[in-house]
Amino acid sequence: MTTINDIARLANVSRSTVSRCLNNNGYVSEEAKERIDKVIKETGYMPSQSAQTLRTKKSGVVGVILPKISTETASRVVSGINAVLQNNGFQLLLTDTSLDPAKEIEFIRLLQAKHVDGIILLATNTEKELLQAIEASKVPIVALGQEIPNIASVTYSDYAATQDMLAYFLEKGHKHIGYIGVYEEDPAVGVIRKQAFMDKMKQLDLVLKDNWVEQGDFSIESGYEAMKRMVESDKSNLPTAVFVATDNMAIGTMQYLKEASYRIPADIAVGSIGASTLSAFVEPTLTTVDFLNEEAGERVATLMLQAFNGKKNTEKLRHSYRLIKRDSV
Amino acid sequence: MTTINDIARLANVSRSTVSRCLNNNGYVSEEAKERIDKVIKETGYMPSQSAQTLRTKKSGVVGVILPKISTETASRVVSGINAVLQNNGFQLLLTDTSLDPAKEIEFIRLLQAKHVDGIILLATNTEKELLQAIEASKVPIVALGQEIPNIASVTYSDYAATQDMLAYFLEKGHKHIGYIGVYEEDPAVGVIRKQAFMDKMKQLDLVLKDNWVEQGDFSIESGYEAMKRMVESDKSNLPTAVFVATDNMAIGTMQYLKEASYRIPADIAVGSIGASTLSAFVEPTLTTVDFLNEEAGERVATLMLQAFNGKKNTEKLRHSYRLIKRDSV
DNA sequence: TTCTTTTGTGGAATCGATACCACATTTTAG
DNA sequence: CTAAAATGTGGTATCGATTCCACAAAAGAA
Repeated sequence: MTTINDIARLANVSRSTVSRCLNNNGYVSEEAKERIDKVIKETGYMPSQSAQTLRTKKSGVVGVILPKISTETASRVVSGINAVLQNNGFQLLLTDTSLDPAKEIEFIRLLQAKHVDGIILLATNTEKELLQAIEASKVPIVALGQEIPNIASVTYSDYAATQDMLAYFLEKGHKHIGYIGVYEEDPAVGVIRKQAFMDKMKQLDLVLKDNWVEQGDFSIESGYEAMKRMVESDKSNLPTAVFVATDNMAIGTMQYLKEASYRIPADIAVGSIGASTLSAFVEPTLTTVDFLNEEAGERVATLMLQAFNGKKNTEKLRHSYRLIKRDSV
Repeated sequence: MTTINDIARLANVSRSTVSRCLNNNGYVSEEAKERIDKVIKETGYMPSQSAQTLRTKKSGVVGVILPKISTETASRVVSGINAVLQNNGFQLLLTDTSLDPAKEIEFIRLLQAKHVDGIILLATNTEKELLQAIEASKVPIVALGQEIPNIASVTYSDYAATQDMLAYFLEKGHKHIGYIGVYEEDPAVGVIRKQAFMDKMKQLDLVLKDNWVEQGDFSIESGYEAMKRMVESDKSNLPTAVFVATDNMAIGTMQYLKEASYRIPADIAVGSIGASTLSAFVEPTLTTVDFLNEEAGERVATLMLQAFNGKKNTEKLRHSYRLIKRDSV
């Protein structure tokens, strides 16, 4: 590997001059500059990032902590983040926690040892240990999807979107509405969406039978099973619509309903959140909410850049959304 | 940030001893070890990766060059790669070329400046400049999806899979078969799949009208347009089946056919390659080939690990596949 | 007992960059 | 015409680790 010393020697200047030329700060004469540029071109020299990082404490790398790397949401978000950061000369270091909260903490520390300039966290919980690890971090951390005390974040409009969907159900004449959600360790998806649902139901004074509320684990199968449990618990007394917390579970829900010969939406309508590609192609097409993940990714990335520019902020941005009305409601 | 010097001072030993203890090589007494471990635990010290990298030339990071970060294939592959490498203590540095061949080359050089230990390349072409950049690389490079001279790779079974699909068409009684492919800069998808198709057609002595061959650009829309062109060019003389090079284009193809009131597969059957999630949910469900991307990712990652262990190999692995017979044929 | 060998430790060089400082030379100002 | 400011360059310390070498003390062998 050619180093800055080789360049200095070949161009007949000191290492300092090469460095000044590279970073164009300080004075460098035209002749020197030309000689150096020529040598650099010839040798294909690129400065060693690790040496630069060691010296300057800047690596040009941003760490991203994802709950699961191979989901549509993750890849959209990453794409948005990458679009912004790559343009600003940053690379992404991806880590996948496989939904293991302990790993979130581990990675926060590991990424710091790697001297990332910042961390973008797609958290799935807000446990105390996590908050401590964040607090202790030497590099800026921004969050996407969950609101976390003292740090800047972009969050989705879980509350508003859920209520909008309910309003839309009502508009379509539904008064008996069921709910399929996820576990409550996940504040955004598990807690807020459910809260929004419950609040709205109470506000509208609608009945909600106990067996109209079910829970899954994000997977298509779990949506299938949840709906099955709901139907089998009391066939004579079913809701005319079901709000499902995620697209995938909604697709499972629809699978079961079709198998059990319920017509969608005539017998039971289904609405959810996610706007997965799939949602546009299932039969019937799924009414859902687009959280504009890619845009949201761009937005956290922008927040990250702002943090780099010294702006100490703990801004909490709520990202917009779009209700996509299709055939399932 | 606490450094190795702080640890040395607090534990009352020299920096060398701490280092030896950390890497457990050389002699360290039990007492010293205990004191050091205690101090490390208390301070939460982690060695600076950039200093280590600078000194040892090993970064624990593997670069991945992707044509496009937010595709289902990419995320499956990355997930497979990550599963293997993360377990072996490596992190992934992702780059997205946005299908720009110049960026592939740029990233190969950039990643080296970042001192990645190796590069996994999902190439979209095999142009001379790219091969030169690979040749010039100081770190091991392995490829996925394209066969590249002198380097180890995992490639998909494009040829065999295409011919298998044709055989299946025949089995179902189709003799008039059309083809929708992509541009030929892409050796794997553009050239080999087409070659396999043409070879088999010739071998079976089947007629192939000029207007039965069309081209798209991987997108759903381009599949729609390609099929439209085929149909409109000569409605009275259409194939009874179409092989489409990718799932997405096949889905576009089916969209057009349905709009134009052709029944699938009764009037025209459709088969493709990709096994996207979508393919299982469209109406009718799409007959396709599963290239087992995640497994393939694990496999290149393993190849990468072997390269780290000094095994100089240029093995060319062909990954297996599965024909998924569904309703569109 | 004396001579090797093993065990344990610290000093110093090194990796490849940056940045501060000192110094020389040129340019500009008063 | 001299003082001050601007320009250009090299020397050297430094970032935080690893690693080789020298050396001392303890253990084992002769």
